[in-house]
Amino acid sequence: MTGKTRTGRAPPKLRPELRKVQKKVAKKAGRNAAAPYHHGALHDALLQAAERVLERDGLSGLTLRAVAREAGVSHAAPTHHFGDLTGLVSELAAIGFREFNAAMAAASISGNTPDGALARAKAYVGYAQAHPGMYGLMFRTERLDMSRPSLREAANAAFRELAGTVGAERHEHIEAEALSLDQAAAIVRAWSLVHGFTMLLLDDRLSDILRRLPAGIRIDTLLDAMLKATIVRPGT
Amino acid sequence: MTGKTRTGRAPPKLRPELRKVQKKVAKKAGRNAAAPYHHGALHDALLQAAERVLERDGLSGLTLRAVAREAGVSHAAPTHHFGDLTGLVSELAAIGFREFNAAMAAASISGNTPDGALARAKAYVGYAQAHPGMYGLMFRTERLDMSRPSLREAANAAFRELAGTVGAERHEHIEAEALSLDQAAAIVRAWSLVHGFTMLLLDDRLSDILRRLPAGIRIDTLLDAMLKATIVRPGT
DNA sequence: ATCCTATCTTTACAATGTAAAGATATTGAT
DNA sequence: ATCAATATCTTTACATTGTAAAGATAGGAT
Repeated sequence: MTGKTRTGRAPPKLRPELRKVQKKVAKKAGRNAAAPYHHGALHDALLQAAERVLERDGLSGLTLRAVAREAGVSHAAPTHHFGDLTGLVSELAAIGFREFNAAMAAASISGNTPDGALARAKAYVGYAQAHPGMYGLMFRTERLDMSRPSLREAANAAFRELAGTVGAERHEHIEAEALSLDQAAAIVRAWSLVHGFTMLLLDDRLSDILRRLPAGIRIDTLLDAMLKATIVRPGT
Repeated sequence: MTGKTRTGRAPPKLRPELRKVQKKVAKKAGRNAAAPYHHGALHDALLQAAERVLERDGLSGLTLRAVAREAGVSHAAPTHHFGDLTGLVSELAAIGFREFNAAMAAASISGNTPDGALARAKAYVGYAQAHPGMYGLMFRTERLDMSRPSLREAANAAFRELAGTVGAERHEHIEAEALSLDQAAAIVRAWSLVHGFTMLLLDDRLSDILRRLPAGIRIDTLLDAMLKATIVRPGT
């Protein structure tokens, strides 16, 4: 048994009359200019702290209390800003989708050349490799509330970008509101391919395959080979 | 501080002399023929209970204590058989892979006809649709210990089946130990496609697309369209 | 100035994973 | 057959988490 010490965190309880005083003193002594009672911009600070915790300790380490600790506030502070853990996680996922959208937009500067789709697919996987915790979060529905406007909008924007890329590939404008079966199949095919590869990669399901390949072949080469055998060049 | 009552769960401690008696009485009264002290086949019973809990309450409901409750034993009983939650979850995932392998084998009776790959792809997604909790578990690495022999072997068998299917498609025998880049790309392409579709489906990322399709089109039709546009018929 | 509201902290507690110790059945050696 | 060793299961204990509720503090609006 761990025995006597229940904590180490919480000092033994004081008699009530003393507690008030003790607290006042603790306030004056412990809370300096560095930590005012009102943080001022805690909402954003918590989200930044959450992202750090997520990429450092993984999804299982992303707890309300860990985020509060990282931000240097009391463990219940996040509740006020996000309601519950789902709220915090959903807002963080929305940020992830926005970062992701920005990365995809940056990869689209090459225009709609034949290699444009290839470059975007690589950028897709590249974002997930650079932010594995974030990407996992964005697609782990059980912890998300997709009805949150910020998350829904950011995720929809990502989908529109994807649909647009596939549409350009097919030389047609894709009306996001009404899809033909052909269009939907093309979109889902592209999405499944890159998302599936990404998930297998993040869940460490590809390392066995890599080990069986000739030495020196990296994951990027494998992705490239997979994509080049997949993307159908129009015309020619 | 947690203050006086840390629990409400554990009744106030009795004086040691009384505890023994109290317990004996509880034993005689509470434990009938229905629940002998030694269960006898608890290992398997726990795994079956775990599968029920998983498919009923989802991954977040799959806790050691919930499984113990479902099996009608004390909350610490699973620890003896599986070490910790990761152990239980990993053994359950191994069962999932075996079920999955059996389903894939059943779908392979049609042989290596041109439609064989199509049928197997549908069986792949079909298993995940029928056992969404299980499929999620099998690919959620954070909760698994892939070094467990039972899990590793069951997962490897699934991979061999996949590699064999892709090899047959390419009219070549795939030596699982050494892969060419071309072979690996083909395998990863097929896997990414079906796994990606499955994950998007289970994470409810496809319902928006379905809603934008002409009325009456179901997910199976979309999958079929995606696969038919993907699988390259050899020869002809 | 005074109330009001938003922000943050403290306190409280049920649930979980897990460790350790106790209780009971099974097995194996003699 | 007995009995000690072992395996199986239960009880007890506790740190950690999410969350609710109440208290403390700050900033505005009137």
